[in-house]
Amino acid sequence: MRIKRARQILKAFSDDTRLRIINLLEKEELAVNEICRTLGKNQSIISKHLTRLRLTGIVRDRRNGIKVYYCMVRLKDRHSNRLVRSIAQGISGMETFRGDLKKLRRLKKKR
Amino acid sequence: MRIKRARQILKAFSDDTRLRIINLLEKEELAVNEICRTLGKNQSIISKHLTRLRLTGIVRDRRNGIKVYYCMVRLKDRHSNRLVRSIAQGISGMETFRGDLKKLRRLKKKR
DNA sequence: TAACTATATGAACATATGTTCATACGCTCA
DNA sequence: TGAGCGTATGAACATATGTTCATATAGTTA
Repeated sequence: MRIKRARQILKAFSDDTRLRIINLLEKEELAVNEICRTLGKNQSIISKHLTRLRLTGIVRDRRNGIKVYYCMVRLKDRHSNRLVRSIAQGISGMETFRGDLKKLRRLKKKR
Repeated sequence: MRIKRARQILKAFSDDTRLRIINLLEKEELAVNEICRTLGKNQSIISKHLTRLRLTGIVRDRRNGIKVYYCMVRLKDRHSNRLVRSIAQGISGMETFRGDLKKLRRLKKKR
């Protein structure tokens, strides 16, 4: 891993919204739509953050009919993967993130 | 740990120069001066990055006569500390960082 | 005191980033 | 085909960030 790559990955995590998105995707694959509702943010900004995460290689997308689903990617480079994994672990267990997961479960039950 | 704190810590690491500074300070306490020479950057920018790291609580400074020495801080909050530790570990072993350590050793021998 | 070394900081600038609004695009179904 | 839903993206904007240059501050020594 080059230093540029490390910085790129760390920057990808350096934002509240992206951290919360990653927290959700750590659990399961989700449609853009579901992420918007869970975080209470408009579709535009969620989509842009997802695009950035995708370009950084942290998530990937999959279109299914009208919806686009995003999920975490297991990075090929061992160091990069370890970095991502340790950050994801490092932030888990924080209040905000547990709250988001709760809300996601509630929304899923409703439909 | 609050989400704001997590973002703050991650942002502190999201820069090449700061990553390289932290890599050096992981090994030992250093004067601003030594960091400048090792990284080949001017004093102003190194000082500013150090100030930022200090305000984030990741490093602390100690004045000894004319010089100011910086070193890593063990964060009190368990989650924060784990996050910092795992990032520091995650980036260790990268080429650029090993090169910096080599150069530091060379500079130290010279005096 | 003055001269010197080491460090911090203000001003200015270019660039990056996060956000909103509006709109384009892609797919499905009637 | 057209209507409607879900998603992506361009334009515009305010703010944050990284950098350089010049200067201020602080300690040391002659």
